Amino acid sequence: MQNSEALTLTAALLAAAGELTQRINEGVEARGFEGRPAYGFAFTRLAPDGATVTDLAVHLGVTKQAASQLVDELARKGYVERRPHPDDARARLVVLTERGWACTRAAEEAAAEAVRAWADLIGEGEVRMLGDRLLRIAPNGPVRPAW
Amino acid sequence: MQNSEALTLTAALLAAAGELTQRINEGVEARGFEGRPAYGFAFTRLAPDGATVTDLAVHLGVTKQAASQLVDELARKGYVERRPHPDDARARLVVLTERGWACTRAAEEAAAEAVRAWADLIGEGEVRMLGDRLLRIAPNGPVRPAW
DNA sequence: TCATATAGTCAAACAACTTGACCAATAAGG
DNA sequence: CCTTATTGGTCAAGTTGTTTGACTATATGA
Repeated sequence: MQNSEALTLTAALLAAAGELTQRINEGVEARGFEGRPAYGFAFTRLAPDGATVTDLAVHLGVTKQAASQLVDELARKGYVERRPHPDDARARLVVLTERGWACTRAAEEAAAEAVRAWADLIGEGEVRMLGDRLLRIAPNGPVRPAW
Repeated sequence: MQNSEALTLTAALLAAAGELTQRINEGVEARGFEGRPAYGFAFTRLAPDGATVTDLAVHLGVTKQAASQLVDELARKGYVERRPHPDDARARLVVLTERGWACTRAAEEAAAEAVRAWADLIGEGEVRMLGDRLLRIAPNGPVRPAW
């Protein structure tokens, strides 16, 4: 493989990821929720049973302070609640509210819609394969801003 | 396709893109250049004939003020030079210096190295196909931070 | 030639993140 | 059990990369 191809691949990855994230965010807002793209990825970690701030920080690839601030924001907007952790009195369990669940569903719908546009371009099977390969490459790496 | 699969795909895309960008940056630094990931993508637009600040802004998906600041930074570190534009007295052509070319080559090497690790995981053919599909999806969309 | 658009920069404001300091609850070792 | 180290979380301050707004200089077009 030529050297410059690798950079082209990276650029394509970033462009695709950026486009998708932006569309999801637009879709979520169109469904009546205000937010930023990070919300959706936070929600996937909070559902179904909640998570601690530290869990969230690892999932998002940021410091726990940053994760804590995000939770503040989500709580202020009514998407999540901090509850005492059943097993550990230091920790607090962050769980989705009813509105948080609704927003999660909206994000999933918006994502499905955006991906459907890709299926129209390269075919559903190809999209599925894309996802499969990507999952094998970066199984559960942190979901964080790309540069 | 199930709704939640689409969010999973997005997360995988982001994780993969993030990992790749980070590795490239580390590789570039290991080769003796200081910088941040955006540099490499700026370079791909500046090579081979240079570009204006506005071109760069479009390529990176940021405002031209942000692009201008990036160019300041790159110039201060000796990677690029601002030269008068041959055809338009308002514009200035940003071109790579010799050191800028060296850094570009380093970025390409680092990228090739990072992608090679992927080829070991899923096979070179699969990686090539991945790149092909992604290019069809997001042909020349802006390369910008993903969330 | 006069209005309008475009290329670029300066400056200030802002958003998301980090680093550092700290407290409370737990876990580990004698 | 005490003591010490570790872990979960927050508060506060600082940093970074970005945007918005204002402005100048050149180009374009009726």
